[in-house]
Amino acid sequence: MTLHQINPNVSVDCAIFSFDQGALEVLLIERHAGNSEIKDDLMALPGNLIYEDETLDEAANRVLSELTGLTNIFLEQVYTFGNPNRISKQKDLDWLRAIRASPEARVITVAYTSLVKKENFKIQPSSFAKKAVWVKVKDVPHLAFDHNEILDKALDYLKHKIYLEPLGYELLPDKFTLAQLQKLYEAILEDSFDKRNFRRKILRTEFIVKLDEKQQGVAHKPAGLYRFDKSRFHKI
Amino acid sequence: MTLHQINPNVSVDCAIFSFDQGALEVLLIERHAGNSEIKDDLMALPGNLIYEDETLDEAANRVLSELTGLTNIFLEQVYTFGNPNRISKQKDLDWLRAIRASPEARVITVAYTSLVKKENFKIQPSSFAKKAVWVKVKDVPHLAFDHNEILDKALDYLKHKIYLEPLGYELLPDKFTLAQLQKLYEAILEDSFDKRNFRRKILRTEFIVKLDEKQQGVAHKPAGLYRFDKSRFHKI
DNA sequence: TGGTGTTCGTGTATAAAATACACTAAGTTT
DNA sequence: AAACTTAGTGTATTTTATACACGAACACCA
Repeated sequence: MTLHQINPNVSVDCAIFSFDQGALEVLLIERHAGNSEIKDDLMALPGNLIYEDETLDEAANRVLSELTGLTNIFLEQVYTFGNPNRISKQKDLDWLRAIRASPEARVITVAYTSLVKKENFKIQPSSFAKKAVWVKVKDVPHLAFDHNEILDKALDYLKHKIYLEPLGYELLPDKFTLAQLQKLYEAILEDSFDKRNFRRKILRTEFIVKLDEKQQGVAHKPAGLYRFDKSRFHKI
Repeated sequence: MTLHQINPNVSVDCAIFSFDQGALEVLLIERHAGNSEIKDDLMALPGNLIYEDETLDEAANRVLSELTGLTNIFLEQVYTFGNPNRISKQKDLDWLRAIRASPEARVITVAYTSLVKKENFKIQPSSFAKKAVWVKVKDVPHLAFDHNEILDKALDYLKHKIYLEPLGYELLPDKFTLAQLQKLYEAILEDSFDKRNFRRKILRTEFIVKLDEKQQGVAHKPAGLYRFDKSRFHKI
């Protein structure tokens, strides 16, 4: 393991989304300050300072991996937050004093986001993350630093992105029903749609192909299963 | 004049666009290193290190003002560039050694963009900008640092943004013809449109209102003049 | 002053996409 | 076998996109 020099002025934060039971979720960590006595009940987006010898994208991947165990995630940059007062809550200051070499440094943070199928990843918190948990976006509490603002920006980014490409590929299981897909769109866009029109529109893309298979074990008419065919994708 | 502490790790760069004679232009500076003997023929986007006590938005405004004289510009953040090797050309290294206290520092830069009517601003270069000039985007040469990449990203941002709001308001004179507006769209989107369809579509917005006035002094049928009515604007 | 050159301004037909709306079908449970 | 629950489908209407050609208005020049 090589030693890396830390850049005390620049961090990355990751807003990782997943979709479960019709609701959008985001990955948060409960931070803790090593062996110190800091009692800190704030949750946060996984994030940390960058190394001098890595790109921002690399930093985002490394930090996410170190704090949650998630690796090989395709992360996209969302926005950079640089208000000098973005670290001003007493709890945040106390926590930084406990864990950082330059706790008073002014830190600019670059926000990244990604979408994952949570069942494909085992969450393994390490470093200063006491644990990492999936939290429904609707239930996200008051977070550390300016992380609520960062989360909002990442959600805006998502809403925008779903117009450009079908995001379900990243968020749904390999086989899914059109009702699941519709719920995903409704969750991200915070809207609701007519079932017939949604199905017509989504099937027009030819990106979603029907399988010769049905849902099992549901107490009603089973829905047909579909899958994404990436090869048929072309920008909308 | 108060003294400000400089953050050696974070800079801002501004891609300021204007529109003239049917072509999109960008504001570039010819940098020079004070009294030093550095011969440097690279042009660059206006940009510099931030102060510790200002937000990124404030830094972008200050830097733009210091280097070009443009003030009170509404700047929007585009993207953040943080490749550790983004400063690797010999000319860039030489130039930084001549002007910076920590010329070897790894610098992350936050790109900003804006649109201006160039006739409303007098360009007054100062600081290390030898001069500031409008250059047609099609004619932009090889730039300092990774500024060509930054410019490309800003142009992408523009293309995207014109779908969300009618940008002509920022770029055209108060009174303009529909042909001018069409050329603006064509320049930004690098496409061309049917005149009748373009007019129908743009007038459907009710954001653009016809004046009881015509073009003067043209050697052909004079075009009617229009203006933007911001109050009628609603997101598309 | 009449002709030439140039850009302006307009309408219609067709195709594609968006929207609104309600009932039968296929399973499971009791 | 009846009740329950979600799946799956079609049509009519409006809106938007696209393709396409010619007379009108002005300046300029001979």
